[in-house]
Amino acid sequence: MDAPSRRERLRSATVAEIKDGARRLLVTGGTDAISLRAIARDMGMTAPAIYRYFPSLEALVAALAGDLYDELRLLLEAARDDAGDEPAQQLLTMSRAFRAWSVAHPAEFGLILGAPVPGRNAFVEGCVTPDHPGARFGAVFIQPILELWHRSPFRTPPAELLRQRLDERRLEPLRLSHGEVPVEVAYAFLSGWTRLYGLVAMEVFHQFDWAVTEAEALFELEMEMFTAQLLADPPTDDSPQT
Amino acid sequence: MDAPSRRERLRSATVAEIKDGARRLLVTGGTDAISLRAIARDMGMTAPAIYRYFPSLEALVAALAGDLYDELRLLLEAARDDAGDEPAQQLLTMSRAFRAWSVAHPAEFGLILGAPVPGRNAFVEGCVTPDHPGARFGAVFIQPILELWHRSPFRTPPAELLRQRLDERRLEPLRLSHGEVPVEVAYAFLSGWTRLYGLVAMEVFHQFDWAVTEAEALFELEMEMFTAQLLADPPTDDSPQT
DNA sequence: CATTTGAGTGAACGCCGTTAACTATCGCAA
DNA sequence: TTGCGATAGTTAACGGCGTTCACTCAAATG
Repeated sequence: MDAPSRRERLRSATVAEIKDGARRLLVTGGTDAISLRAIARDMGMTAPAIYRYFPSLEALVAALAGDLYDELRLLLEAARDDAGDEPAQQLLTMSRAFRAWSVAHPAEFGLILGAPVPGRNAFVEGCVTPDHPGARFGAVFIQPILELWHRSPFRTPPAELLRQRLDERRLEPLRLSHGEVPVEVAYAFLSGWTRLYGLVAMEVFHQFDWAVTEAEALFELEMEMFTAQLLADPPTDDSPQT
Repeated sequence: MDAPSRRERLRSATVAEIKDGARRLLVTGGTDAISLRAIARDMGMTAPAIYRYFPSLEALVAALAGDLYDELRLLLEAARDDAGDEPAQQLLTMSRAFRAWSVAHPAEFGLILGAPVPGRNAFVEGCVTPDHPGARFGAVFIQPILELWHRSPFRTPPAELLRQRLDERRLEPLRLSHGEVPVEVAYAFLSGWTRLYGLVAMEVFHQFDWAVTEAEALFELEMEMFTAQLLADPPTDDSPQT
């Protein structure tokens, strides 16, 4: 509403500086290298001053996590908007952008998409609302899948099986976030997002260094497979997958 | 060789007690609740005494991670041995056992299969040897896939594509651990393990609480899909997947 | 029995988050 | 313009942490 007063401008600049410092520490030393004293030291301040801006270290980390969620989401939206009108092409471009960001920012990935460290707990525990960061994030993927489904239904497990396994009650949170969505689209999202997450998380966490070099090759291969599946013939009554 | 002396018995008992305490703290308070002082307090000791058994907190956490890897691997091997002779049934049983353990032990899962916290770094950074814990772990899954492949080749992407994307150089670490393996088997393992990991990690890390309740239903559905794919008709020259 | 080894202690150093009491400055209203 | 309240910062302190060092004491060894 009102133009921000001088005080408010200074305040938000300080908040940004604190979060920048926190992120720098996150990147250089991992999640638990983030310390109020180190941030304050870098700013030429003392640690208790930060309590004027954040009620605790945990709250600061939660705010940082929220920013990172937004950063990643905006990046994916930009990738989608640059990818033309084909939903399948959009999904491919978004997936590549997701992997590229994650590989380039492993510490940030770990904070928002890894194990719930104390500090992301406060972030996750907020009750499941439509604007939960995870929901806003997922929406970026759901929309192109929905569009693709409307243009040309892709191959999925039989609808009866889906409706049995993913019944209304179990998909209620998703419905709360995104309204009614065909169960086939919900399944394609959950399955695809899980595969994408697994691929990227294993690479970022160095979880299959023992098996494969250049995880990007495996990533591209899996992308090809999943895209081919999405673009395959629409289902028929005797569709081959049980 | 020699029977363990009295000293050695006491020593290894103390080591075990320390690791037990560390695990208890891990379970109740997360990775960074593990503290030498708390462990020593629980044992009626003082913190510096632990340095007689571990050179640092990080080394203690690494040792604990190694134990957890073994525990999980032994669990999976037991599940496999209880699952009869059908490799596909073995894989299904092992996957369920993996999920069950992970859901029941989220903190342990996060330590060994999550983001490389300082303390798992020392664990991961050991050069990639055949007895790397991850390799020993992966082997448990590779063996049934290999057996299944020998009994009845399953459907995979065309071999030319696989050999192009997963060429010899890129699969060298896996070859070092497990000898020569058909590229189709390597792909099936990498793809399947990635999907399994993604499903379980997302559930354990509460990464899709916003979308779905009872993640087990989604897990079972995906297991059904993947198993169906493995048991589908063997590939033909005009196999439908690109 | 003497001695060496190993386990454990206590004090200390420098980190950390957090709280409390206090001070100085800035912006606004009388 | 003056005064006052809100705001941003300080210092000091508490308890907890990993780690090191000097030390003690019991146990195994010869």
